[in-house]
Amino acid sequence: MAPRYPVEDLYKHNDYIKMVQIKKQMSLQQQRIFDTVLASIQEMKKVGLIDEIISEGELVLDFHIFREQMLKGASIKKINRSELKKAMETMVDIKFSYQTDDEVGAFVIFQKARINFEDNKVYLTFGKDFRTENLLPTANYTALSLTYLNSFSSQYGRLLYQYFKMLIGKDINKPFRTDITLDIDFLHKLLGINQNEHTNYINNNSLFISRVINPAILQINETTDLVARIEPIKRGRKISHIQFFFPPKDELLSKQKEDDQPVHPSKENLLFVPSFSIFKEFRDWLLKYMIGKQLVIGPQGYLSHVVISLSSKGYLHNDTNDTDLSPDDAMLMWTWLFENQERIGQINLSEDDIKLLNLKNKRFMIHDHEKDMEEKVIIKEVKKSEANPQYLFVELINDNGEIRQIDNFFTYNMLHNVKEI
DNA sequence: ACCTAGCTTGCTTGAGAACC
DNA sequence: GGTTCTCAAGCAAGCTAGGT
Repeated sequence: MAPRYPVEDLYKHNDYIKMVQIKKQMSLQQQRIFDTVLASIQEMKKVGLIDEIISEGELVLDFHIFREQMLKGASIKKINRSELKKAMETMVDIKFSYQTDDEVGAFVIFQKARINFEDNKVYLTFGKDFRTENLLPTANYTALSLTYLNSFSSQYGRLLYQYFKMLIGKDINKPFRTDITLDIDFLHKLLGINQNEHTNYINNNSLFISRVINPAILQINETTDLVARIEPIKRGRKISHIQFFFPPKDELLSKQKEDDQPVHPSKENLLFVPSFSIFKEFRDWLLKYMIGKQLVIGPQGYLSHVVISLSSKGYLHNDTNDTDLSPDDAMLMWTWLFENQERIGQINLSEDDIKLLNLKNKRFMIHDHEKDMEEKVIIKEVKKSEANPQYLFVELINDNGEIRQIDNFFTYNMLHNVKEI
């Protein structure tokens, strides 16, 4: 039996270089949209939609996933129709030209690209000559990180970063490797440098390093999760190899550890929001100071990861599905925001925190044993009981303004399931 | 000690991205 | 839609250190 890993490793590199040859001919925008396609494929694989991807030379992507990937790390926060149209145009503009001893030529990669808003799918028809296996195996191994990729302005930075990520593998906490020594010839191939187009870089290794490698490393350090550096290795007076080091940034690793635990907002992190008793003043204040900012996460009636922001036009905006709230929903949301002013600006709440906070201001009937009668109460305060985190500490207020504190009795489910009146 | 391949630096230009 | 900015790349003169 043939040794498995070295062979795969070789394919991996060969495929990568093939891919680079293609990418190198693209403009930055084309690279971005092409990577979006790859990232969408990966994401669909991750969520188990892979079987539907390819049919008869056509790639079918989920539009929501595609749009989500497009937005990752991009400066824009919202994608409108004209941008989607531009993306489709960019896609069919991607060409690959080649040159052999016998001939020169060019072909398109995508012959047709369209988004159907009825079935929410992106249909990409491959050009006749494009071999999809050049594209699709990549989805298996290259852990694309569009968040960082889209912030690159340098094409060499993009390419080198993707190569590092390929070597690191899926889990940045358990990198497969974080250094490698490459000879200059291989680097030329890796970055798509060739004799015809880049005579200077082929003939002058130092120029190649100072104009290609160094700026790329600089940008990787500036924008990504890696801290990269190089060590040129000389043979005689000529630089023959470059040693690369690319461990993950420390703060990223420690941040990852923190992420495992629920995040509790600290006072320092919260922005100051004065409290208002008049709705109009409240609304005016938000419109004056919070335009374009995130307002709340997981408000009542929404999933706990949904972030509501205030758009530049002053509309309430659901960042998760990227739509403005309908007038009816917006009305409800404004009311809710007014009643829950302390939630504004608290974006780093954990799911647990949100669930508890969303119980606040809930009205329900409670049976008063002393008076032996049903009474209407509103939840004013709710937090985990200090004695026993399974239970809650709850502060209730009735119509007469009487406050009652109940500790160690209610559970989250009890309060959640009780019928609102 | 001298020569020169390879390194370094500065200036320039065009393309295309970003900005207003 | 026009202007400004940035990136990639060319050209060339001067320098340096490894080779002879």
